[in-house]
Amino acid sequence: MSVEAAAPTRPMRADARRNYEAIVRVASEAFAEHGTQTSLDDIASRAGVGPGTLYRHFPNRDCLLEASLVDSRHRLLALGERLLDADDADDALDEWMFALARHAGTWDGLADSIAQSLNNEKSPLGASCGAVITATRKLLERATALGSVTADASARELFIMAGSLAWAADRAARGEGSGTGEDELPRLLALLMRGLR
Amino acid sequence: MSVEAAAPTRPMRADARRNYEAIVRVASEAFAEHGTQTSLDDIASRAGVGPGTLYRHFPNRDCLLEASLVDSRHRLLALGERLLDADDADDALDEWMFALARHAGTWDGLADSIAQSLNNEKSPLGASCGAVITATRKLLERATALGSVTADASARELFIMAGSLAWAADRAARGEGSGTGEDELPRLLALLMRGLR
DNA sequence: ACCTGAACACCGTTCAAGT
DNA sequence: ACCTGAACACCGTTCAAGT
Repeated sequence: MSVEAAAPTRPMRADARRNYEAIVRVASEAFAEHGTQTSLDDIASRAGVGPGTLYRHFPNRDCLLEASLVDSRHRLLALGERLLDADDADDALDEWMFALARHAGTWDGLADSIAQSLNNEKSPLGASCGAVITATRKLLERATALGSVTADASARELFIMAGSLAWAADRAARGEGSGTGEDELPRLLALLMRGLR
Repeated sequence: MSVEAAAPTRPMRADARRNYEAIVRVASEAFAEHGTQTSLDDIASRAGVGPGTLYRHFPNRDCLLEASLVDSRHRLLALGERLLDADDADDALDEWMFALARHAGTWDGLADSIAQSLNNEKSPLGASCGAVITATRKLLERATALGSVTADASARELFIMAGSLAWAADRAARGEGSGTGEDELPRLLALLMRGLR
């Protein structure tokens, strides 16, 4: 199917693998702490490697984001599989959209990074979203077949809207009053799903 | 009302005013071309001033964004006044939300800059949003009194959601297929308003 | 009072030199 | 094959020196 030959990827050298994993681990912490725009230089030094090593493994920021998200996306897709077997297709779609928004809201700025990457042919982050959008389409079609979802919206739009809601909930939650901002994602999502039906 | 004494702002020196205006004019072009994260250094040189002059007039990026938006916001608020006199409070709210989203979508990244500034006490951009949120509240209350808007959402949330939709429409429009991405804002907004009712 | 531009700290990215 | 860290270009921000 693919044009490029399947690279006979030999196992990584032990020190290379050690560095790779250290970088991903540190990156996840840094993204969680300072958002997706945190300094790559800083990640490299915190991982105990030179900037060149980071760039050798991850040619750009999107590659590092992608690598740091594989586990989370794997869990997300597994949930999608399970939801396809759920009795209530409506509830399943709700739950999926919620999980999708949570995924996009993992780190500050992630929803933006993902949405930007969607239009970028070169980005591995954007490419990896394909499977997630496909899962969204299946769940959407099941709910549409039930007749409860009437508004026409594509799976790609739902995917973007999930990110948009994560974005909005994050912004709405901060500095609301004196207290800690509450989680508004469920309410905003309910608003959207009401509009779909 | 305000604690700080009203500064007896004397008129600007002619050359200072000339520079101020040149910077704002160039900034608007640059923001339109490269988004709100464009280089301030570049704006300064394009305006024919040193970086120090730009920072003297606009201590940070938000100040420059704010100055570049005053005209647009003035027009927006004028529309808000007119809509308060409209016959149909529902239509008025729709039209307001559309204008709000368009405003937030003026430049790439503006919705994000605005939302970030909302939680930042120091930002003049965030401060200036107060009047817009107040206008949103009045229009929302009018529509709520009519009984058509049932979901409870605060004016602040609607303000953020307008930005969120501008964000989503912008991301959804790009690179959709081969053709030029179409404007999805009206549809996404209709979805939200349906959910509110 | 205002402007200028050198200067500083920082960041992304590359690459020649090492092992 | 992989790593290192110096090096480059760039950007935001400050400030001493000018007018």
